[in-house]
Amino acid sequence: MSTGSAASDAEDDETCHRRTTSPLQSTARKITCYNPSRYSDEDLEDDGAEGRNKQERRLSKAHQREARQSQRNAANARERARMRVLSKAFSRLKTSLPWVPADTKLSKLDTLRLASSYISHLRQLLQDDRFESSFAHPVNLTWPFMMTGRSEDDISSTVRLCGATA
DNA sequence: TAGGCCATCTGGTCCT
DNA sequence: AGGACCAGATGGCCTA
Repeated sequence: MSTGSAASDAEDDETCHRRTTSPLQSTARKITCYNPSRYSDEDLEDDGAEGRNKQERRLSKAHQREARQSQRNAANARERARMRVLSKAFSRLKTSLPWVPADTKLSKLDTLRLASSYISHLRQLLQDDRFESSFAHPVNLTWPFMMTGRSEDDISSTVRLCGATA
């Protein structure tokens, strides 16, 4: 799987070529492949002012396409960076969860569920005012663990999560 | 092989 | 206008 550490333009290009297989992406590649230098002298040769105007309009449109594609590439890079930040945040969240071995594979969804469950557990400890036993090992936060759905979207039943979901 | 998960691309929308 | 955010689409990888 591509880890997506595309920081440089070169890397962006490489990523693009590796993954441009869908119709949409091949369309994008077509646009990317525009090369101003492909207009030969013959192309630039014209039969007067009208021809020159045509040629300028064509070049102008090509430049606009190029600019749009350049903006799109920049936006893609920003989006990749943003998603990397998000993934790192998930990783940090995972490492802050106790009773989950560091090498445990945890999907983002599982991480959220487990974090939510852990927060509920801490809140319960505060409410019960039982700080002395706060380091007791909560059975429902072991890994693989049983998670009692308390959130709005996951209330109905006890959810069994297993390592295979990652 | 189907299904889950993920990274990436893309276009739309909102915000500054 | 440009950037951030979001959701949908797509393809690759992995596992049961």
